[in-house]
Amino acid sequence: MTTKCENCPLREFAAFEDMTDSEAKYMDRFKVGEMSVQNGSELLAEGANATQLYTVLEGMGVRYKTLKDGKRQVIGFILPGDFVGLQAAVMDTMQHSVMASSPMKLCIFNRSNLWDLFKNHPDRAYDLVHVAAVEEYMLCEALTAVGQLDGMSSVSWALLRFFERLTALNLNRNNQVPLPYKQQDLADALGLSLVHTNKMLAALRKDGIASWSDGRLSVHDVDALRNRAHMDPVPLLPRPLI
Amino acid sequence: MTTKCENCPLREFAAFEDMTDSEAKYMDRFKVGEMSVQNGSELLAEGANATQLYTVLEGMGVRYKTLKDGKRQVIGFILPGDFVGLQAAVMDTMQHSVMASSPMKLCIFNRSNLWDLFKNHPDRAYDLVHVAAVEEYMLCEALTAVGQLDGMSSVSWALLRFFERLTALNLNRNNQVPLPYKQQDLADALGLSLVHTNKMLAALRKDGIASWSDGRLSVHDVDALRNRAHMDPVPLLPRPLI
DNA sequence: CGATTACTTGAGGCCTGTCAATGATGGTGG
DNA sequence: CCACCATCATTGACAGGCCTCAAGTAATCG
Repeated sequence: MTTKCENCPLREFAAFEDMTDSEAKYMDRFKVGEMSVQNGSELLAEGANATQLYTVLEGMGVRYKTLKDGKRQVIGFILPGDFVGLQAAVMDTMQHSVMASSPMKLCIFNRSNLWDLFKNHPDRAYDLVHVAAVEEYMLCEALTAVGQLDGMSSVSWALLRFFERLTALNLNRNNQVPLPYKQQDLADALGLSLVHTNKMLAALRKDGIASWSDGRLSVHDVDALRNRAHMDPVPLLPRPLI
Repeated sequence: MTTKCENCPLREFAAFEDMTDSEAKYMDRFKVGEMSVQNGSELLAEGANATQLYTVLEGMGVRYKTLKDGKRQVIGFILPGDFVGLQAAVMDTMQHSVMASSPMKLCIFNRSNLWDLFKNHPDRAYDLVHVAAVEEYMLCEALTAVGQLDGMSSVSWALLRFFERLTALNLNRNNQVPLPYKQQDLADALGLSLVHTNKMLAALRKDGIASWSDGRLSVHDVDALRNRAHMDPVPLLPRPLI
C-alpha cells in the first residue's frame, strides 16, 4: 500500500511551496505507484527513452554523463523532492544517466498522463515549468563553480550547497547531514581529480571547518566554509513539489 | 510596423519544429512588439525581475553570471530563435544577465499573458517546457565540456557547436558563419584564461582546422575539429519556436 | 585469508594562469 | 591630418595549481 499524496511527508518542508489538499488529491490520481531501488542501481540510462517520471521520496542519487573515453561528468545530485525524467518526457531520449547512491524510494508518474495534466491542470503545468527553471538555475550555478573557482573554493561551495539543501529537507541533526556519496562523485561533479578532491577535503577537516566521512557531513564553521566558497550564497527558493 | 508571426522568417529553418499557421496566429496575439538593441547593451540584469519575455529574431548575445571578485562565467550564447527570460518569468528574479554581442532584434511577449497561454493553449505550454528542457540539455553539455575537457578540446567543442547551430539557422556561407563574440567571451564560457584561449585558437588556425577573426568563423576541416573536441557530437534536435 | 572497494598521502611533471610587452584597429579632439 | 587613448588580439616567460603515477591503509565480503 503506497502513501497517498495528501499524506506525503515532503509537503511540510521549507524547501517546497505549499500545496493545497485538492491539488494533492489530483496528483494522487496522476501517481501510478512507488518504487524502491538499491544503491548502485541505474534508474535511467543515457540514450534510453523512459516512459516514467519520478519524484524522489527518500534517498539520494546522481545524474551524470559519460564521455567516449570513460570520463564522467556528474551533472547534479538528486535529493528528496527532486523531480526526475522531465527531459526524457519532452525530448524523446535521456541525455544523461541517473544512479542511486543510497537506497531510494521513488514516486512513479506515467508519462502518458503528462498531457492530461497540461490540458486540465494548467497550474500544475506551470509548476512543472517552475521546476525546470529551478533545475536550470542549479546547473548555472554549478557551471559557474566549475568554470571559475579553484579547487578549495569549489569543494567548499559544493559542501555548503549540500548542507543548505539537506537542512531545508529537515535532515540536519546537530550540524550533521547525511551524504551518501563517494569522493569520486564529488570529484566528477567539480571536474577535479579524485586525489586533489581528497586533499581539499583533508584541508577542510584539518582546519576544523567541515568533515565528511562515513556518509555523513559535519559542518563546524559555516561562515568559514562560505568564505572559502567565494560565491554569493544565493538562497534556495521554495519550489513546487510535483 | 512589426512582422507578423505568420511571416516570421525563423519558421522555415531546420533548427525548429513546424508550426501551423493557426498556432502562429495565436502567438501573434501574444506578441506585444519588437525591440532593437545595440551591441553591448544589457537586456536583462542579474537580480532584476523582468516583466517581459523575448524571442531573438536577429543578432546574438551572451548569458553570464558575475562573481563577487569580478570573475564572469558565460552561461551560454544566445542565437536567433532562442527564448530569453523564462527563468525571470517563473522564478521572480533573473539569476544571470544577458548582453547583446551584436545588434539584435527581439520579439517581445508580455509576462502577464503567460498564464493565459497555460490556461488556453496547453500545447504551447508544453512547448515551453520543451524549450526549457533543451536549454537544460545545452547547459549539461557545457558543464561536461568545462569540467572534463582540456583547453584544446573544449575550444574545439565550442567552435563546433557554434558551427552546427549557426548552420542550422541558415547562416553558413561557404563554411563560414558569423560569430560576433570576443575571445574573452569564449574564455569566460570555458573557464579558461584569455591568454590560453587565444593560444588554442592560434593552434587551430596554424593547423588549418578553423580560423576565427573579424567576427567570422571559418571551419576548414570539420572532422579534425570534431576529433579534437573529444565529445560525442550529439545532434541538435529540432525544437519548438516560441 | 585473498580480493575488492574506498580513502589517504607523497612525488614529479605538465597544463594553464598570471604578468608583461607589443601590434592592430578605430574613435576622438585639437 | 595627426597625436592620443581605448579596446582587442597576440606572443613570450615563468610560476603554480592540479593531474598522474604509485604505494599504502582500512573496511567489507565470500
